[in-house]
Amino acid sequence: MNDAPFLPPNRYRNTWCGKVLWDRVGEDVRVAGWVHRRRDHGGLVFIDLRDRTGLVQLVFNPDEVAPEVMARAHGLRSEDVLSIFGAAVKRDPQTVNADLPTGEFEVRVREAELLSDADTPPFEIEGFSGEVGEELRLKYRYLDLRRDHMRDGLLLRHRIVAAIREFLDGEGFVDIETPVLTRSTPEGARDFLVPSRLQKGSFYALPQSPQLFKQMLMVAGFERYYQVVRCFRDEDLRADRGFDFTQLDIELSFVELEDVLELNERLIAHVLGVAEIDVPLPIPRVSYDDAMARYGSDKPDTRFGLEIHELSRLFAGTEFNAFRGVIESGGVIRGLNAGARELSRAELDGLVATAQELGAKGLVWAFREAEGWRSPVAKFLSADEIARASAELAAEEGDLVLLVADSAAVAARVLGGLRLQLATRFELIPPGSHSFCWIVDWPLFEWDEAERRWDSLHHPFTSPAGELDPDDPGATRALAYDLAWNGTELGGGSIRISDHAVQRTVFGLLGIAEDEAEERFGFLLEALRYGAPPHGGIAYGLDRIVAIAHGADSIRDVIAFPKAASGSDPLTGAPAPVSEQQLRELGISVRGGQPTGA
RNA sequence: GGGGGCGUAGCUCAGUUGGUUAGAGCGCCGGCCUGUCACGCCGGAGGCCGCGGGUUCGAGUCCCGUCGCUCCCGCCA
Repeated sequence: MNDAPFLPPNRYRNTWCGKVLWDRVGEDVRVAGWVHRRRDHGGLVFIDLRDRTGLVQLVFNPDEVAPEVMARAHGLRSEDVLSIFGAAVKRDPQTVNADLPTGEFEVRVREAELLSDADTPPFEIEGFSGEVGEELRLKYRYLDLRRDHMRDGLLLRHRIVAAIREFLDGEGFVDIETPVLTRSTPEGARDFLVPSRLQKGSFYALPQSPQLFKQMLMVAGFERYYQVVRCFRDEDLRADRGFDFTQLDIELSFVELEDVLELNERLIAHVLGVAEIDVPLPIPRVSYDDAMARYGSDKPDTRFGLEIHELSRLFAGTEFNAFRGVIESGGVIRGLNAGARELSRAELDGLVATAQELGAKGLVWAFREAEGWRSPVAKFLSADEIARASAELAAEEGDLVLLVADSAAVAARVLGGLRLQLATRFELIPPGSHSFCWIVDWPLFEWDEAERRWDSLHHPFTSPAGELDPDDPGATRALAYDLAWNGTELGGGSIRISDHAVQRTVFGLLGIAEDEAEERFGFLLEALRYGAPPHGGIAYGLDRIVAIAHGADSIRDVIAFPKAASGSDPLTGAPAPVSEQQLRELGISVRGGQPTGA
């Protein structure tokens, strides 16, 4: 984890703490670092000295060092910074510490220099009594980052980025930077805005992604572009989402969908190799419709079964009013087999509550018995319906089956959510297992009921697969793809529209008026007229890749200085008020102490 | 915007039906200790129980409000 390069010797040190191994035995060494732990025996003093590479034990022995050095040793405290000179030796066999990589060795100190006298840290760097509160960790992030898990996460991140660059460089990709101060792009999220001082009342937007720039780089003829790039979205934060996040952005020219997927499979396998995660190729593909039907999610976690089954046809003529009403109004009956489970009534009620929180009107549960089902609704169902549903769900005696009757979208969301909850509850996910899948054949548009219009599922530059049918936009498929890893969306992309006429048609279907399209991204439409090669690409959430590879619960654990979930930064105090003079210079007027519009 | 959880010592937490002086582990300070490695032993300091109000003879505990943190839904292709 801590591969370290050669360290040029200097006044402070000539080797790393974690590298005091066989090749140093018998030599005099100089090491420097932080006091990780001290064990002061009154006579002998042991210090575990820590640097980026690990720990090494120092021994201060009054028989071997001057009294003033011993006095200094007794005064050492946690996190003091030291440089010491001494002999690297092999420990006596009975004093070896098998838990430490350098545990067969130690440094017998002869000279010690205290480089920095540290205050007592507000929390223990290596605690044993539970996780420290995240706000405190963020406020003292430079101390938090001294902890193994945090340090190793950032070191892994570095090696993952290095592997990305190594791979893409070898494939002929060019790293090109795009602007951070730009204009609002149509990515759908809320923009972060930066007021313009020179043009008062106008604003730059921070990029939600370099989407338009990378397409123009294809028009420019760079053919293969990538960038590890910061992007910004002003939406509520989550464990896997921050205001600013890092994207691996890739775009290629003269490619079809297969070319993009093939390259990306090799990329992911290469990159995750540094985390010793095996990615069997080719990565399986599932269509969007299948993913929604079988897993109730567009980023299915395929590490376990519990697949969802379609039961609508089977209940087509049912006498059960709740089911019949849903079917008659165009809804579906779907279910899953949770297997043989012992569940209390309270736990069953909990599942029903979960289903309702996810939007279901109700949840039917049933235990398969030798004869029929034990279920609150069993008396409304015919023996034939129960038998056929049991067969479809492969329910054996004792199995718990869960049924939802609702619109297709709600049924998918509810059963998809229950599926994940059951997997956690019954520990169905093998520890250390990984699953990858591409989600393909996405709809190009989805109907936005609130806005009463069609909306892009990805973004408006995604190429349709084949001809666009203006009379039935919902039926059109997109040349788009997402990569899911253990139920998390790692990244997504598409083949882009490289024909400006098609692009105008799509804008039309989206209800974006011609003049509005011209105003917002006329520059892209114009670029497409000057010789745009067929092109496509992908963007990955780098923070997510590193977080999952590192086994971290949150992307914040693999970002050096993240915002808290509240959007603030306890370390710097951002966001913070600014002076009235700053606001005046930006043309933002201040009334009642609150900035108002220009 | 909505829902759940949390807020007690520097840190992580306990605190019973409301009842004397609010506890533990770790850390910190002092003393002892020459092979420990989460060293050990002895002693000690350290509290606006998030904040404000209310109920009560009495509130860490009950009620109302408020602030902060966190997880989820909405939102984020």
